[in-house]
This record gives sequence, C-alpha cells and structure tokens, in this order.
Amino acid sequence: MARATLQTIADEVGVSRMTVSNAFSRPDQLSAELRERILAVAERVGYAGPDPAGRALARGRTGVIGMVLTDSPRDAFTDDVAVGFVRAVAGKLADANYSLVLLHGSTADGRNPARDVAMDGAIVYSCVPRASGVTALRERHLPLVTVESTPIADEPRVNLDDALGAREAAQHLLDLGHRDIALVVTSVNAAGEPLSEAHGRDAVDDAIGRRLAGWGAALSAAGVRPRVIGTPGHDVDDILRDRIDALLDQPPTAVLAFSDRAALEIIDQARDHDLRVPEDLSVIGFDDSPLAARVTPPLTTVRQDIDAKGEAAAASLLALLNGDPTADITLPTELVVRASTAPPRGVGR
Amino acid sequence: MARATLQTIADEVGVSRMTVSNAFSRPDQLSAELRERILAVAERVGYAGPDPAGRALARGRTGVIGMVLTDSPRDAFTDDVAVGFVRAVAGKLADANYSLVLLHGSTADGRNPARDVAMDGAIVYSCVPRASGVTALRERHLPLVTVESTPIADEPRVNLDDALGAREAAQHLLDLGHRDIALVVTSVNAAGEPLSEAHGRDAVDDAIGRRLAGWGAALSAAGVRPRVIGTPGHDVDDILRDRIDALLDQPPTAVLAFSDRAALEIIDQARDHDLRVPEDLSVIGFDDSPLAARVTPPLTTVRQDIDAKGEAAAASLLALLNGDPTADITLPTELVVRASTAPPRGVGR
DNA sequence: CTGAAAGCGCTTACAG
DNA sequence: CTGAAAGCGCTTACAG
Repeated sequence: MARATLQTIADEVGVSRMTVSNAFSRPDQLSAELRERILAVAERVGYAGPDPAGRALARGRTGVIGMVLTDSPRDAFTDDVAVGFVRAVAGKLADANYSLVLLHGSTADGRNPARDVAMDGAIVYSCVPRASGVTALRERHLPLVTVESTPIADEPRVNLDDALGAREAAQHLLDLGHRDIALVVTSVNAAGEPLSEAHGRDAVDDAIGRRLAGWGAALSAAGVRPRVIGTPGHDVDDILRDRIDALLDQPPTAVLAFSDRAALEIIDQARDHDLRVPEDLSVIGFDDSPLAARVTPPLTTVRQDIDAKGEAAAASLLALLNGDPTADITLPTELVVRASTAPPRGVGR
Repeated sequence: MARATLQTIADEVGVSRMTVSNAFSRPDQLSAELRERILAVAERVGYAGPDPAGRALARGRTGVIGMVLTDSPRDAFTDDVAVGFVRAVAGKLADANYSLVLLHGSTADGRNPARDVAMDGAIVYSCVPRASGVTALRERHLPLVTVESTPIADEPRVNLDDALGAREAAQHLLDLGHRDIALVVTSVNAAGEPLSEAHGRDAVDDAIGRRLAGWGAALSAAGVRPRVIGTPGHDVDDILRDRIDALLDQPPTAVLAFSDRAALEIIDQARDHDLRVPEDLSVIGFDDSPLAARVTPPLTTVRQDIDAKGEAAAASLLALLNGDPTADITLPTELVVRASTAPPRGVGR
C-alpha cells in the first residue's frame, strides 16, 4: 500500500484535499464533527499528519534553523564553551518552536549542508570568513546572525566585549608586578601576526583579534612588549603544544591564554617543566568554562556568559525572521581572579 | 525582484528548466560548455543552486536525521555523556553527508518537531517509551534506531551491557567487604520500584532497569539486600538530592549510583555530612564521563565508550536507510577502579 | 463551513 | 546531449 497523503484521506472521507489539510492545520476552518471524522480516518489508515517536506515547500518555511561551526561537530563538541552555546541556542529556539540543525563543513565530494539543507535561517558561530558553509549561506540569502565571527555583510552580530576582558586580564598581571608576559593564541602565522592581516585581506575583526588588541592596549601602556606564540589552527593543537613547550624552556613569569582549554594545557605543561603555578608562572584563561573553577589550581580567567550569548544569537535571528528590528549585541566580560595568578618571584605584595 | 529559480535561469539561458537542474545535480547529463554557461548565469543572478525544499519533495529525501532526547536540548546538553553521544552521532552522520537536527519535545501549543520536521530517519536516545517525540516518529513510519530506550517496535537497538557493568560494580563492593549498600537511581516510585513496572505497563527494558538487575544479581547472590533510593525524574533533581541527604543521615558503607553525575552529587553531600570518601563511604559511578578522572577523589566507575555508542547508532540508521541488514548492538562495559572505593571501616584488607 | 484553482521549486524516467 | 510531461504533498487566497 502506498503511503497515505491528504488525498488518500480526502477520498476516503469524501471531502476535498484541502478540507483534510484544514482539519490538521486550521481546525477553525471546519466543523468539529467533520474534523473528528477526518482525524479518525487518518488514524485508521496510519496517516500521521501533513508531510513536512510538502508543507515546507508550500509554506516557504521549514521550522529549522542551521548552525555552522568552524570545525566539524566532532571537534566543536569537545569544547565546553561551544557546547554551552549550542545548548543555549537550541533551548531558545525550541521556545519559539524552531529546531536546530548542525551543519558540518563541505566535503570532498561536493556536498555542503549549508547549501543543501532546507532551513529558514542560520547562526554562524566562531567561523573564519571564507568557510565554505558561510559562503553558501550568504549565497542563499538566508537570514543570518554571526557570532564571534568576521562579519559577512550587514547581518546582526553578537560578540563578546573581548577587548575589555583582555585588557583587564593583562592589567591584573601588570598590577601583580609581571613584566615578562607571553600571549598564547590561535589563527596566527609563525611570526605571531594575525593570519588574516598577514594575508592582506579582511579586517581582523574576530575574537582573537580583539583579544590581542585588548591585551596589547594594557601592556603597551605599561611599556611591556609581550612574546606572542600561537598556531595557525583554530584551537589547541600539536603545533601550539610544541610552541608552549618551547616557551616554557625559557618561561615568562605570566601568560595570557585565549581560552581556558589553552590555559589548562599550559598548566599541564608547566608541571612537566617543574614550574609551579602560580608561584613560578601565572596563567590566565578566557571563558570561565565549567572546568575552570574545578581544576587545581582554580583558574583565574575572563568570564563570559555563554548562555546569554546563545540566547542573544537566537533572539536576534528570531527577530530577523519576524521582520523585527535588530541590532548588534556586545556582551560584557568579567575578570574572575582565582588561584592561578600571583606576583612573580621576588616581587613582594 | 523575485527570487531566482531553475526557471529563471532556464529562461535567461534559453534552455529548459531541467537542463539547468542537470547542470547542478547531474553534470554528466550535459555538455561542459553548456554547463559553464548555465553556472555563469546562475552566479550572475545570484542563484545559489536548487532550493532544498523543492528538491526534498521531489527526491523524497532531505539529508537530515533527527535526534530525540528525553529532555529539552537545554537539559540534555548539560550532561557530558549525552553531549559525547551527540558529538559521535553528528560526526558519523557527517561522514555520510547527513546533518543532525535536534528535536525538542512537544510544546503546549501543539507543535511537535518530531512530527513537523522533514527528515529521513531518527535516533531515539535515552527516551521514556511514551515520549511525544517517540510516538510521533513511530506514526510517521520513519526509519528509527533506539539507544538506551525502551524498544518501540522492531527497530534496531543500541544498548550498553548495563547489567554486566552493574554486576561487576556491585561485586567490587562485595569483594571489598561491604554489606550495607545503597542504590541511587532515577525513574522509580517512592517505594524504589521501577516506574514502568509499578504502572503495570511496558517491560522494564531501559538502562536503569538493566542496571538494577545487574546490581541485584550480584548482591542477592551474596545475600545482601540493598536500600534503593531514587527519583521519579530522569536525572539528578531536587527530589533525589533530598533523598540522598536523608540517606546520608544514616549512611550505608557504600553506594552504587546510576551515573557519574549522581556519584559526584553523593560525594558533595557526603562532605556536608562529614563523611570521607572512600574511608567512610565508598561511591561508584557509571559512565566514566570526562570529569570522573579529574575530580577528587578520582571516581571508581563503570566505563562505557560513548563514541562507540554514537557511531554504532549512526551506523545502524545509515544501514537502515540504505536497506542494508541491521542487528541489535550491545556495547561492552568495563569497571574502572579509582580512589572513591575502599574497604568499609573495620574491615582489614 | 467547504471546494476548485493555482502554485511552492524541483526531479525522474522517458522520448527524441 | 536536450526537452515535454508528469508528479512529489502540501497550502494559500478566493469564491461560493
């Protein structure tokens, strides 16, 4: 037996297709009695309701919102902060009856979910400007919100006040008396220059760029010139591990990391170098991820409210979908001083 | 200007609609030269490729797989184990060019993503039998795989060997000399009986049921009758916290928890009761979540390979979609002894 | 309260 | 290599 459709039910009941459609989608458009009869027949023939694919085409909306992440879901979901963001977005969207679809990057055989999946809009999270997914989304003219990403066009943007948080973190180290400070970042070339700048294209308007700017502002005001080490990748990777290792052979007295994960990696490696944190080395993270307060020593870090970020992103997109006015959003940061920072050796309090 | 469609491009180039379709979807069906011309026009008018909604209807497939979770994404994503599962599923599906859509439960206003979102199949993770999402999925006759859930029909199932893992955990406590043991679980009534059994419906064939069976098998063989405390909910909640609190007023010497999260909660509360773990109270978790090895004391627990579970679930569903044969899968567990278990006071080693 | 008409954008055999 | 025909399953105004 072929799958039941609206027409199947209509024939069975002896009404037109759209009356059946109304029975499911606009109950006020027909008598309760007729509706009951239709629903009963539908149940009997195993018809679960209007097919979403047909409905999506006719209505011009799907009820689905896409999320593109720089990395594959496999990589992105190993990051507590990204997970928290996805959770908040999915929750907020669910409240508005939208479902979230996770879009992986394009593949060698030419598939690209950002191009091929039916959706009503998308959130671009922490993406490099030319990621295949981002390009496809823009070409489809889908309503978009970018979060911690290089802007694409005139879409609403949600960002952290990275520069301020970074500035406060750097100032905290300066106040403790540190002068030999290293910065640990991603998305830089071997010379420690931001990748996109080095490539002479696209303004450096991503989170790393803003954090570098914030750290730099505080440090240069104090006449401190930091060492910058980093990886061309987007997260802690083997290149970064090697460079941290090299850094700790001639350790600074303090290091500012672009994330808590990077900070934890530094602390782990410091242990291998017989450096005590914070006595021999102060370390400041970024994010205040769930782990930050639980590790030993508890991590001094720059807190962001990842739930607020996710909800702001979802709210912006929903506003866009509804034709409501939108605006860029900058979320606050807060320095959280715990036990991974202290004055450098030889500096009294 | 209206949005460009295949027809727009066709008119512009002077060919038929389907030749344009072929240019995008079946490049071998037309000359390279014509294809170039078509693609050039498409680019010029800002046509990003065939609309996924139209394509989904015509093809009868969407490239999207759904995931239904007992809780809202907001709740589910606070659980490391669930996140690990989603990550593994999404990764495996991405390899096969499917995207994963997160389906929240039905809402008061009658929306139900499991019924309303277009998809080719779905994975049911850790769900109660009558969850609205599960029901809707079944009614749609979608290809399904159930994971750690009560079976629905004859769909492939992926489960952990919970009973064996639980048995080994209980045996470990018995071997250490414990006789006063408590079990901490979810999905039970006030009398500590599994909810579904108490309701006289549905076999108790979920993870909690199997763990109870495994613990019970080892304990009853040793003539030990455990105290069972739990919540009717699906995870650590205030009811469970209160009952743990009451339990620790007259503490057993050891407790077997249904998850690492529950075990951590017990350890936290033990501290409040001036009970030392493991000296005064041994605690065993379940899952070996990322935190288990990092907390103090490191947690004795039953390890499961959550990546393997996610990949198995995705692989089963893909097989189903391809018409390949499928089979139920039971994944192994392994007792990991760390520092949260020890002999009870007064029992020499 | 119910239905005839038109259309959403695309693809799949099939014929030429 | 290209196109005319039929169809995927549904909904949206509009008329009666």
